[in-house]
Amino acid sequence: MSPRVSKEHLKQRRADIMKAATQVFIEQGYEHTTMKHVMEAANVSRGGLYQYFSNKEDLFEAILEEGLSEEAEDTGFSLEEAASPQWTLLMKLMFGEDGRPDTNMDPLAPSKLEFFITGRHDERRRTYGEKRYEMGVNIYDEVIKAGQETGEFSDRYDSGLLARSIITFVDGLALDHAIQPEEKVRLKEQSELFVEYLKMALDVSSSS
Amino acid sequence: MSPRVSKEHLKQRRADIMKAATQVFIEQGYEHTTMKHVMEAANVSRGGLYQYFSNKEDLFEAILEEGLSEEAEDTGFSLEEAASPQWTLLMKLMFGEDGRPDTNMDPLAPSKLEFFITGRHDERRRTYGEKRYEMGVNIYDEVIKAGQETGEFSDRYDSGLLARSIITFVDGLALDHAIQPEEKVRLKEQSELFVEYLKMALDVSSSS
DNA sequence: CCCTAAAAAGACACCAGTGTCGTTTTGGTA
DNA sequence: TACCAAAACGACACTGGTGTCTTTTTAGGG
Repeated sequence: MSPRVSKEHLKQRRADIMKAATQVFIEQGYEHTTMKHVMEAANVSRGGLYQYFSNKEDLFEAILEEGLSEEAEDTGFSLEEAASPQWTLLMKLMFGEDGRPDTNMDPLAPSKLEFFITGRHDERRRTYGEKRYEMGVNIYDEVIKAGQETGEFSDRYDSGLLARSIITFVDGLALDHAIQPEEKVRLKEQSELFVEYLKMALDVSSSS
Repeated sequence: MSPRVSKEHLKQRRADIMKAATQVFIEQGYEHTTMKHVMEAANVSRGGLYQYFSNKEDLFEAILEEGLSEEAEDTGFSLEEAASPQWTLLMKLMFGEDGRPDTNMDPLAPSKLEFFITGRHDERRRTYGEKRYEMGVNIYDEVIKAGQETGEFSDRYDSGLLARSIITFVDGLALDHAIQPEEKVRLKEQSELFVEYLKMALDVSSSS
């Protein structure tokens, strides 16, 4: 009736496994990592690992969810700065806290792409992917819509369409960067150009 | 010393297998198709199949190469119409013969993405992917450069960077479309918007 | 019409990865 | 200190896919 170890300990172990697994996924990609790889990286036995995650998909989804909630925290934080212009918010959403293009990309991004592309024929995975896509669109959509309502942005273009364009661009960049070395893709320059584009589409004259 | 069947027959058989395989790859994706699937679709035995292709990777690359040379033919054809403005050429390159956005995508595109993403840690595959990326960049680069030289396009932006942006956009669209249903991605509208973007970047006032 | 070399067939051995299950260890509790 | 439920372990059986190898078939040349 009494648990043999504390809830804390379980949480911790689970977190440790996920951390180790994340590293493996980053290094090997989703398809090529095996539970054995994870076992070794996390210093846990087969049985031990399966106690926490029933398979690779389950494990990866846990990592995805974790990333999502972390992101949500950051975003929530950003959104509270209602004082700042929507443009600043938009830039922070796209490029992180410093709000301008750089060459950093989510190291797990390639594996995420793998996960959703190779799983596109699986009902569960597909639905999940669509849900995430929609969430992404919504976040950008809301910021753009807000800007358009205050008159900070032009409403010449549909906010949903612009939101989708941002996602497309980000996905395309992640994809190319997953395969090509950075200097061939020119991440930063491309991002800057895309920002130019957004400025045009939203009629933002903006400084810097 | 004399071959048992004609060269033609061999070519034909090989072509048949590739055609059947293409269909399987479209339906199942790269990672999930097995040689067995192909055997069944092509009505050929295990031994027979391996006579023509030494493994799945070999088979898929053959299909890729074939697609590339077909494309090259089309492109070559387009480029000969030197009379037409570079803008028209650019649109044809992006959207095919009719030169304007539609909802058609290469049905093999998702498998191609899979192939290169999951193979990104394999030396051979990576190199091959880079080569193809470069070819893609070059095609667009040349058209844009030509247009800039004749003064048809503004040379405000680097042609290589614009070429890369086009690839990024196309890749992003292919990726999203591989995972999302068409109506969520809004392929056509996004493409039209992107064309606006290009017009801005190249200073093309153009009719349509 | 037979002969033969190449093409097609499919049985086979092998491997890598999976998830389960019986056993052992562990640490809080009484 | 002894107990015991849960946690951790790792051997195991199973599966699905691969590439090879031997055998059978086939079609063109003599």
